[in-house]
Amino acid sequence: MADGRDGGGAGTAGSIGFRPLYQQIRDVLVQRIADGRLQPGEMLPSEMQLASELGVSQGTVRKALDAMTAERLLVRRQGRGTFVAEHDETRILFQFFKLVPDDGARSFPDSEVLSVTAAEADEAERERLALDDGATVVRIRRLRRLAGVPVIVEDIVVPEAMVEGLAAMEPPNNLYGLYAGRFGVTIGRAQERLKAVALTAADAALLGVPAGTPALEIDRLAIALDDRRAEWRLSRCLTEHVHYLSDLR
Amino acid sequence: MADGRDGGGAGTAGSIGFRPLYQQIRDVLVQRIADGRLQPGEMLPSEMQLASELGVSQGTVRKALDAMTAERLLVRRQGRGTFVAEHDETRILFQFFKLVPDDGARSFPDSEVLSVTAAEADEAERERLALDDGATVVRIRRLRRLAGVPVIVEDIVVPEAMVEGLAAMEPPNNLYGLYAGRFGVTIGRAQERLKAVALTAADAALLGVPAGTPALEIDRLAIALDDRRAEWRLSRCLTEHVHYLSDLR
DNA sequence: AAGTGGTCTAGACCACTTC
DNA sequence: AAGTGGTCTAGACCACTTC
Repeated sequence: MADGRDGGGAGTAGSIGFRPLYQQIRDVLVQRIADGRLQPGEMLPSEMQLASELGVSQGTVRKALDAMTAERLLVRRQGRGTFVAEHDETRILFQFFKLVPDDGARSFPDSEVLSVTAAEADEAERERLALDDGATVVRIRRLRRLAGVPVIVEDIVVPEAMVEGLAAMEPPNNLYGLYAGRFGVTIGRAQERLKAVALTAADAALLGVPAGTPALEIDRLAIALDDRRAEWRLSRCLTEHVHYLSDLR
Repeated sequence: MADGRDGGGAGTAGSIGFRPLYQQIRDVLVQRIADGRLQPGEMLPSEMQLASELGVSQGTVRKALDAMTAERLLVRRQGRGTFVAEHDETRILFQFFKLVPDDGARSFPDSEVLSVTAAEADEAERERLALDDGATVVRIRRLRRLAGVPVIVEDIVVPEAMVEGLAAMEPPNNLYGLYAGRFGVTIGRAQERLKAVALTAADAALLGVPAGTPALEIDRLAIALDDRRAEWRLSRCLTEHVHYLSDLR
């Protein structure tokens, strides 16, 4: 195995930093995705090839690949191969976008970008994104429509160091696809905090409802594969005809 | 294997209803939990014993047990054994109760039961719980406090046929524990739909805030292990100092 | 020391896709 | 026919808990 794990057999007795082989192999492969040696959509070597390359059995490789599939980092297709997961719209639609029409199929909202600015991070942004004093961020404000109806006002904050040049671009609808493809930052998970709030006059005007209308506030922190905090997003959503779907298992 | 699966080796080619052995074994064990032959907290036979009893290899048993552990139906403890998961407060706290104080540790809310009634299900209840015309339900209305502060008004509806005698009882705080222990109905998963709403005058009075205050409405359908719809719960939550936590992976 | 689950190996054969 | 992942077996040894 080329990437440096503690040598020897499976689990030397008494070793402090013991970590199962299959997890070490998972870490190696995650690192290859995180630093771009494995690109989204790329096919991995077969289980047998990986096993021989890494000096372990096929079963151990399989266990690592299964774990990464459960983490949604990989997609396995019987008879075809194992692929690095892509941040395509369908995947994001189901993994990260939980707003669903009360009746009807899920769909992806479009975005009208209202502003893109770069500035020094304020205290709340530094705290939430774990940034140093003086760090700069890119702020994107946009209005999102589902089936043509405005339902979401969204303020997005990204550390500028992570997305150099973003401030000068026209941000696409699918930002996570951009982060992965253009900046090598793959969002692996996110934490959302939900509250019910009364809309401010400004947000209400954008959404075409009276000020004070109840809205679902979604405070999302998106975490990259290397555990860096990659984006902070505050959305206010009208939920008269849509709901936030949460499956508890 | 005593519980009737399609015989023969692993995956007879061409058989229509093919289902992997380890999934068939999972199904057998889920059935034993669902009908009470395996009780919450009970220790399962060891992997080797199960393998010999069911006529498969230990690896296949392990795969079934691992799947059930991922489903949170079992708890495995190295060196001790494999146990049927319990609906204790800690487990429910993390699996089903997603409201968290903005600052501070998670805790379980207490409950003040406002009313318990039995009645014929109305149309909305029949629809949501998939009940026949004329079916009866038990309705529980309660006020829940976190750290002494009223934050949730909750309306709970349960098919009476599933919980005979509940209407005459004093419902405990932990209802899922009651369902499992007293009525043999184990909640395996739930689907929640969240909206932001304006509080009605009645709910607002209970919570001690002005009518129209924005609240987080949680519409939860709880599903039993045998896929029956076991409970419909509609909660209205004040989110000034708490939030709903949703981890997206 | 005995019993449990956890990891790892080696090998067989099946199911599915592509050529 | 060849290549991929999916399932299943049998056996070894490790890590942890209990007695």
